[in-house]
Amino acid sequence: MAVNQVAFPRTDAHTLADDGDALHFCSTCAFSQVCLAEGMDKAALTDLHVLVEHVGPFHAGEHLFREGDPFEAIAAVRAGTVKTYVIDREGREHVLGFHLPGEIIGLNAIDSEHYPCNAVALDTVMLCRFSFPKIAVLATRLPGLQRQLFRLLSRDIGRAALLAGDWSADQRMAAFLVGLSRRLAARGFSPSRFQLTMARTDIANYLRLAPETVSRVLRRFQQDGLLRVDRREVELLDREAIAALAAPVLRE
Amino acid sequence: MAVNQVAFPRTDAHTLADDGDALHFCSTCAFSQVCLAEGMDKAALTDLHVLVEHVGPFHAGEHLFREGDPFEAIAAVRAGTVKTYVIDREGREHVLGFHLPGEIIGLNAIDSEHYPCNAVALDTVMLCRFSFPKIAVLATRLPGLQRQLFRLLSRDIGRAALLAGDWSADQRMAAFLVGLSRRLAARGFSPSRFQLTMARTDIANYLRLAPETVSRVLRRFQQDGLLRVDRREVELLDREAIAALAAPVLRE
DNA sequence: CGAACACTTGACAGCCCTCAACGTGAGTGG
DNA sequence: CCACTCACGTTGAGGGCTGTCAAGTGTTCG
Repeated sequence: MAVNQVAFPRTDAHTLADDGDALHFCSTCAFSQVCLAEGMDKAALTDLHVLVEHVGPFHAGEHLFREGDPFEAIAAVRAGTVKTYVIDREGREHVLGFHLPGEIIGLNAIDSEHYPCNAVALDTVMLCRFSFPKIAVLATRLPGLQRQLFRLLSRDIGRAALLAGDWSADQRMAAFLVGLSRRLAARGFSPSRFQLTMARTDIANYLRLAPETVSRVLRRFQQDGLLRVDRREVELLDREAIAALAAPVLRE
Repeated sequence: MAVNQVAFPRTDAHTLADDGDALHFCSTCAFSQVCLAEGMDKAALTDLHVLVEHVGPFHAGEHLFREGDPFEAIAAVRAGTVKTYVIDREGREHVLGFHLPGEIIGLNAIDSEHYPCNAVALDTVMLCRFSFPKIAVLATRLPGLQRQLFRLLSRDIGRAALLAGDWSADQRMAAFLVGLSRRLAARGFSPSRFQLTMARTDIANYLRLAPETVSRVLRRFQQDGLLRVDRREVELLDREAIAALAAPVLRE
């Protein structure tokens, strides 16, 4: 692998934020807000930490779970990128989402008790796994935890509805880039320069476009000076303009 | 000119399932499963019933809440149909969903503490309202209730992802009709003959199609003998064929 | 009865998908 | 070190689905 060192000095950084330990959560984890809740019972908080099971590493292409597997745990991405997807009967792949460090996977499995999709590592992935039955029990004692779980679930409902609109290819791509940029920035990485961990085909299947369209839109964005793209490396040159394109999609 | 009464005897029935009382939930309500949980604490169950606030009726066109309103309660539809939607900055309406009796609205508001969308009654609507802070507290004492809330939230994530695919107009319309048919059937109404409570424009905005396309697809379905449609009245003649069209969308 | 609205129908165009070919880089084996 | 292979990505040509525009019909309501 060790390539691209010239144009873009490789930063494994953007695949791993700060790391937690036995007593502290990773600060970027979606669960970290639980720790900030006031009046948190020390003993209960320890219980939550004990519940965490660090798993991995998974290597690129390895599956974390597959559609139909019995659901037992949700997981926070600690490092790397996870792609969730389904395959329809015609063999077409539909990408449901990309999950960066600090984000939660498995929330859509709670209802059916089986994972409704596949999850695959796009690069080297580390997870913090939480047994769902156990965390649910704990949530009855920790209102702050229950509240956080409700919020995480509620947030995903709205997120899923965003890309459902009938937006143009340009708008979709812009929204994708802006979303990625912001999520990376929220975790301490550069919002203007980052590496795409997913293939063009993955982006296309996520945005419901043809791979060729993804290619063409990126080329046009580059011609218009909005960004610079070299293989998987992206530098956003005019975030204002890109955000303006994405605005209607993101409801801003 | 009171017409159509002949071809389709009017049934207000499909807007109201069985009605609950102070001690029993409506059997079709999404919360009814809570009652079936084993080992349910009688006193706690009563607490849940006390928490219910019957509100309404709302008349067609009346808003239940608007985008930005402070979020305080989720609600189960007891009678009628509710449309949730947002207006983008260009003035275009995006319909997020239609909610039939027994279904829950407001779950996507938990995260932001403000309703992220508008909700309007399409006909005469009755609601069972549950204060969210109160029901969350109660859920810490009723594991079955907490579990049901988690499941309802999780289910909506998957539901939102369904129509996000790049399906044809025929597939979208078929999936819409099949979904409506099944949801009505689950509540005791005819799965093959029902009344559309929403305008063509609403269906179009929900399916991300032009109203003209909705019209054309319905006409073609009728020509092909799949269904019979007369204004807002629909009779599904070949549910097999329609379901086959909808299958890839519904992942079957 | 008139007006507003919902819905339908037709003509046309545009966006994006499909199909096809080519270019490029990474890994492999000689 | 080089040729080969394969996956990924890019680029071009053409066509189909569906949106847009426009006009017409039917219904409801004042």
